Parts: sequence; C-alpha cells; structure tokens
Amino acid sequence: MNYKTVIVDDHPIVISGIAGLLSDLENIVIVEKFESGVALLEYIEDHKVDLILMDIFLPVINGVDLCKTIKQKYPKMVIIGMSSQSERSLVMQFIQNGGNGYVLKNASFDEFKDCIYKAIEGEIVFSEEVKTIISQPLSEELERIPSLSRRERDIALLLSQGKSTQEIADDLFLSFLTVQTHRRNILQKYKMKNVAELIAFLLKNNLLN
Amino acid sequence: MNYKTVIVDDHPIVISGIAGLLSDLENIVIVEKFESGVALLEYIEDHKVDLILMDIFLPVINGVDLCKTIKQKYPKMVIIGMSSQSERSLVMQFIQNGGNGYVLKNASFDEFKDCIYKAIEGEIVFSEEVKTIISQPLSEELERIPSLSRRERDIALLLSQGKSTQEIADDLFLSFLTVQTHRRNILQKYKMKNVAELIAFLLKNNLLN
DNA sequence: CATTTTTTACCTGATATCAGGTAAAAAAAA
DNA sequence: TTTTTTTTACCTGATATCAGGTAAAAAATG
Repeated sequence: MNYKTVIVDDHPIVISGIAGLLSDLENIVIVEKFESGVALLEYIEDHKVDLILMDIFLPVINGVDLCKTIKQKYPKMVIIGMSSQSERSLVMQFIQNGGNGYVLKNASFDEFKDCIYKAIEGEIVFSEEVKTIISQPLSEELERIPSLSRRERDIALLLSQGKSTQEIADDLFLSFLTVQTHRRNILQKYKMKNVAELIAFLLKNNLLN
Repeated sequence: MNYKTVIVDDHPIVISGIAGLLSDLENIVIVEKFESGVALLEYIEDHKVDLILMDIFLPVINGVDLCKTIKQKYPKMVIIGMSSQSERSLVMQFIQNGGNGYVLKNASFDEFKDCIYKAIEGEIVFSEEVKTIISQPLSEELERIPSLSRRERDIALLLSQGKSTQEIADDLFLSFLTVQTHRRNILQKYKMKNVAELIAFLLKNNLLN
C-alpha cells in the first residue's frame, strides 16, 4: 500500500531536501508540497492524503493550530511536526492537538525513516533530540528553580482555582494576613509581578499539582 | 541481557497481576516489588535497576514526583507509568518529568509487552487507550469551549506575562478603559472569577499561544 | 542540639482589579 | 447588504492586591 504524503514548509529548500530523503522510502509517495497551511487545507478538502509532514513555524496559521484543525475533520490522517530548534512545551502542545510525532530537521535519515514508519503504524514518535528535550528540563533548567513549600503549593493551587485571599484563608483555616504573607513570599521567590504571571509560570514548569 | 525490573503499586493484588504477566517475558526479571515510593527510593540507592513499572496514584509521594526524583539521579533508568483511569494532563506531566511511557492497567498483555520492549529500546510509549486520551480533547471537550478573539488573545497573553491593565494598554496602544472592557469580557466568556483562574484555564486548555 | 526553613500573624498605604452600567465605530459573517 | 461580532471607549464604586516593614512559634535539617 502506498501512503500519499504531503510536505508543508515555508522554505522551498527544506521542502526539496525532505522530498529527496523521502523519495527513497518504499510505500511513501509524495503527492504534493505546500508553502502554507491554507493551501494544504484547501487541498485535503478534495484529495486523499495519508501522511503530512509539516513545519511548525508557518506564516498565517502555525503548525499546532493547523494540526488541530486537520485532526478535527480527519482524525486518521498521520501528522508529523518538524522544526529546526524546539522547546518542550511546543512539542507537548503539538501532540495534545493530535500530532502523531515530532522530528527535528537535523535528524538523521534513519531517524526520519524510523519515525515515519512507526507513526504510520500508530505509534507516537519523537526523534532522539526531541526525546531528550522533552525530559531534560530536569537537569539544568529545573535545578535552579526553587520549589514551593507544602503550604505555598496549597495556596498557589487555590489561587489557580480563582480563590481570593479571604477564601483561601477560610479554606485552610488561616488568618487572612497569613495567606497574604504567603502570597507575597511566593511572588518574591519567583520574582513574579502578580498572580497571573505566577500561575502561568508554575503551570509551565509543572510546579503546581 | 536481563533487565532488572521493579514494580511499585499500593495494591498487592495489582502487583501480583503484573508480575504474572511479566514472568512470561524474556529478558525481564522482576527483582523486587514495592507498595510505596519511599521504599523504592531506598532500594535503588544500592541495587541496580533497569526498568520500573509504577502506579501513578501512590500514597505519600505520587508517581509523577517519584519519577522526577529518580530520573534526576538515574537518567538512564526506564520508567513506565500505570493507572486505571487517566486524564491527558497527567500523562503529559509524567512524560515531561522523564517518564518513558504510560500504560493503562486494562491494556492487553500484548500491549504491555510491546510497550515494555519499545521503552527499553528508547521509545516513548503509550498504550492504545492512552494515545486516544492524549489527542481527544478535540472531539467533545474543546468544541463547547468558546474561543478568544484575536484582541482577547493578545490581552490574555500579556496578562499571563504579568502585565497590568495600564501596561497592556501602553503595549497595544489602547485606552486603559478599553483593556479593562476586554478583561471583563474574557472573564465573563469563561465564567472565571479573576485572571489567575483565567490563565490556569487557558493554559490547561491550550487556548493561549 | 543548634541552625535554618517554614508557617503563622499583624500593620499601613498606594495602586489595581472587578462588577455594574452604556455605546459607537469597525470589521466580519450571513 | 443587512446582521452579528469585535473592537474601541467612558464612568463609578466596592473590594482586592501588592509592596513595605516586623516577628514569633513550629517544624525540618544538619
């Protein structure tokens, strides 16, 4: 069986590079190449496509939203995201929006090949470097981030649920003033301007919950 | 080569069940079973372990934190998370904290086997049901959540960066009062009490960025 | 056992948020 | 082109947050 494959990337050079790599693969047939997500969306309306390799950084529609849109209509389409550099949260977002895998553009031919075949078989795949990116904030990044004390985490959690200082005090049987002190300590600890920034920071760094 | 394997679960029945499944697998040798994370942490201090199968819902230390702690010291250890039911954010959190895979306990014997072998080979693996959970907020959940307008998203993004109403107004060349109106509209749209709850909601539902 | 960290608590004042209302351009969708 | 949504803007008052300072138990760590 042949997998009808489409490449989306706003750099023509990259398109031809990937096309070259894929041309050697059995069962993979490149049926079309696009430089924008809009053009892709139009194409899949009336053409059968099995596999999409897409750049994440695209003009107008970004890769994550593009993937989400496509998957809502065509859940069975296999979509692999690509980018040159990458950060953890972006990869996770792509997968949460239906992506079947994520590959860095500097991945070796074998990695590309492996990822594509495994994705077609239903796996969720990552190239080697992506795997390390996903699970490595542990070593460098996270070590210099101070952690919340138990009480601080309790309070931060209630803050993320929209509770006011008074409500938190009531919930935890504390004085209003105590909760106020904790709030300030947490903000100072991470050098945050207000709770909004704090909650965003804590969630992105998995310090909450 | 034999993979020294440890099972952690607070239900003895589950431990024996998994042990039974794994006993048939080649190369997998169960060297120890634990009912708590603390006991596991002590054990790995002075015993070689290659693979850990752990329940996510554990008393005292939860599976996510346990995984994180272990991976900081022993990055090469392969850790697979398990649970009976699961939700998307939990799985993602586990992987972001170094987990090599996530399997639902109702997975078939073949799924378990596949996942374990692939994880040992360096893949990040999910059982079938987990895969659908990861990428399915698209169908039901997300459809009834209203989306932000462009301006609202701009403002929400700046809010998540800790900016005040005045700062946002300056950034976007708008009146203070206009930004105030947008803020209120966003809060009303999602029925949120304040920006803290709003930011948490938007981030969890990938509506920001 | 001594030291450090955490948790508790109070006071004050400036500034910001939130909730209520209204309304008119501008842009997008039907 | 009409209708709807979005974006812009103003007013007021009650309440909440944030930043500054201080300090003493309690718990955890070395």
